[in-house]
This record gives sequence, structure tokens and C-alpha cells, in this order.
Amino acid sequence: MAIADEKGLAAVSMRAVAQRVGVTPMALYPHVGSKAALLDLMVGRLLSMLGEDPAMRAAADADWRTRLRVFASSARLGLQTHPWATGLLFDRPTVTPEAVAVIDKIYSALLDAGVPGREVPRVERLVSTFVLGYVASEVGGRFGPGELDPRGRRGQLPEGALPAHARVAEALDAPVDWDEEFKQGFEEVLRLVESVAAGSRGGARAR
Amino acid sequence: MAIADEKGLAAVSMRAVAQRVGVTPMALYPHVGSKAALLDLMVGRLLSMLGEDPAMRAAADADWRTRLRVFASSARLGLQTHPWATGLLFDRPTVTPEAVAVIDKIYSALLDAGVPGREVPRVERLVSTFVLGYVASEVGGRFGPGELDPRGRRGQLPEGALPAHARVAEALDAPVDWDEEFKQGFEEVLRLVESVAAGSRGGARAR
DNA sequence: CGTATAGATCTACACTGTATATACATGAGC
DNA sequence: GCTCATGTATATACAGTGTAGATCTATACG
Repeated sequence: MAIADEKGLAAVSMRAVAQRVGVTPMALYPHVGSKAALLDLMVGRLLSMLGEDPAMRAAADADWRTRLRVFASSARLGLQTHPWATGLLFDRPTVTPEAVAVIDKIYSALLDAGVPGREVPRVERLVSTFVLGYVASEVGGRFGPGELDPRGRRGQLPEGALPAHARVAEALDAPVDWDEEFKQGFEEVLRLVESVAAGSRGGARAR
Repeated sequence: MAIADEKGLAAVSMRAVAQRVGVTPMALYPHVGSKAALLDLMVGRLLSMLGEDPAMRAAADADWRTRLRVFASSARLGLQTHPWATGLLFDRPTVTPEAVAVIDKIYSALLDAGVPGREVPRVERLVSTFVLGYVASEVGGRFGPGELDPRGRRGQLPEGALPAHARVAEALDAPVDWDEEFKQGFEEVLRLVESVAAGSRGGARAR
């Protein structure tokens, strides 16, 4: 994990890890099994760090909204500190003990919010996909500026090819406060959760 | 792209591509520049396929909701057909001509929905992050079952360690219709978009 | 015809994960 | 104290990666 933090996931080779722990590459195999298993261990460790995060422990008895907010910001912070994990999280089923322990906390918050049990796993997937997807976009560079500034970007295409861009040009030129945007987006996700809960309280609906 | 579709992104080596086109590996370099540039070209081509998707063309004059729905399902279908692209999309800034052309369509739909111009880029990121994140989870295997069935998964931890899982056990054992869940989640995202638009119509709010 | 130039080729380098065979150190049973 | 099994560490080797650098070739132009 130290190697991945410092030089990126690509730098995590069996040889590099072995050198770090002062051993020959093949000596790792009896311990970790394979490289894929090593990556699994890294993800598991990160998830258990999230599960035991002091901020999450402190909020354990708070209302469901606070608990979900703390989860979101802790997860975001953890993934920003360890960006290598985002890609891995999409590739692995969330079935390890560490993963289900985290998910159980989210289930609990959603149940307290009034989301019907039948809907809880679905809404959990929706919420955590927002968090993971958003942070993956931030740290991966999808939200990044690329080589061109916004003005140059619009210049790549023929005049009038991007009518809607023209109508929001001022917003595109303004700098973005990503912390604020994440927070705001998550608040909207929380309202979405509320509406699912309220929908169930309102009784059965058509279809 | 054919190689990636057939044997996964890892199988896309310069040597494999060269063999496919009947040429030596180094002959590719004057044409594509580097492997990273080749991957950029692949992503660009996929995005332009999405932009010219018949379904999206057909819905070009429909109301904003239909346009966004068609975008979501076309993007999902495209990414399911070409799963190698999901990881790449998180890693590259969306600044290529092909990418901004697609984004412009979403901007246009959001403007028609009544989202204020100032908020349009933010809401676009939110909507497309949901679509991309959800599909990346599907094709990457995050939503997959892993090696253990749901019951075995819960058995990994000591009794009572997963109280919330216990309360939603029946939902966890039920099979999931992913098409339906995606559709439902996206409808909720659409309501979220509506609420942003409605919030702006309602005039300024207390912070 | 000669020559410039763009493209293709060949070789080589420093990497990757890991199969295989070998060496070694430690603890158990007699 | 001795043997032997077991788990760990090592060394070597193989097939693969992206691509730098030098060389070769075929086409177009004056």
C-alpha cells in the first residue's frame, strides 16, 4: 500500500514489494498466494480502515443522515489518500468480510431512514455507486481539465456544433469547488433516499 | 476494439494489434503514437459511436426526459458490449471532441428540464457518474456474487456482527433484475434533476 | 534516372508474474 | 542426539510487455 500510495498501482510489482520487505520476489508467494490475492488484501485492508475510521465510530449513534454523510466523506477521503483503490473496487465483488461490514452500516442507516427492507440493497448500491463513481472520476482524472482549457476545448469543433455549451459557457469557465460539489451532490442523493422512504410510507403505488 | 471485445483489454498489446492488422509491432507507432494514444483512440471511437447511435438520433427531438433515458440506456448498452471502456473512461478527462459532443446533448436536455445554466455542468457530472459508475460496477463485477452465495457471505463473520443484513435477508436472497434496477435508479436520478430545476424556479432559498 | 521521404522491420532493453527446482532452518517423535 | 517432515527462502527460467534505436524498402517527385 505504501508503494501504491507513493508511486501508483502500476509500481506495485512482486519484485518491488519483495525488495521493500527485504526478501526475494518468490518468497512472497507462500504468504500472499498471487498478485491478484495481494491486491485483494490491499482492498480488504483499506475497507477495514474505513470501517474502523474514528469519524465513523464517533458518528455510530447519530441519526441516519449524519451517519451516511460521515460514511461518504470518510470514503472519499480514504480514496483520495489511496487513489489506487478506486479501480480495484469496481472489479471485485463486495463479498469480503471487510466489505460486508461496511455495507452493513449503510444498510442500517437506510433502514433507519425508513427505506423498506426490500429496497435497501438496491438503494445501498445506488448510494455507494455515487460515492465511488464520483471519487473515481476525481482521482482518475475524468473531471480533470486535460490539456486544453474550456475555451480551447470548445474550439475543437466547428462553430455551432456545441449549442448547449455556448449557453452554459460562463459556468464552464468558472473554477469548481470539488469538495462543495461532492457535498451538494450527496445531499441530493440523501433527498433521493428520503423520497424512496416517503414513497413506501405513502402506501402502495400503481405498478 | 475487436481484440478488447473478444479477449479483454489486457489482451490488447501492441504485438497483438500488429498481428491482427498483419504488420510488425513497431509499424503501428507512426500511426497511433503510443499505446496510451491507441487507448484514447478506442475511447474516442466508442464515444462517437454513442453520439451517432440511431436510438439517440431518433430521440433527438423528444422531450428532455426521453432524451436522457435514451442516453442512459444507449450508454449502458454500449459499455456492456465493450466493457473494456469503463475503466478507461474514469481515467481520461472528457475533453476530446467526441466526448464534448455527447456531453453537449446532455447539457441540452438539462437546460430543457429547467436546470439553471450555472448548475448544468454539475448536474451533468452527477447524471453521467451514476450511469458510468453503475455500469462499471455491473461489468467490472462489483455487483457480482463472488464465490460465495449471500448466505455463506454472512456466515464469514461472527454471529450478530451484521445486524442490518439480518433485517434485509430476504431481499438479499432474492435474485436481482439488473435492467430493472438500473431503470428504476435512473428514474430516481431524473426526479433529482427535476428537483434541482424546481428549486431554481421556486426562487432563492435559505442557504 | 536519382533521390528524398514515409513507412515497415529488426534487434535489444528493462520490465512483468510466476512455474520449477533447490537449499535451508526449525520443530516433532523416537 | 538423530532422523525426518514441513514451511519458508532462493535462484533460474520462460513467455510476455512497451518502445528506443538503427536499418531497410517502396513510393513519389524533380
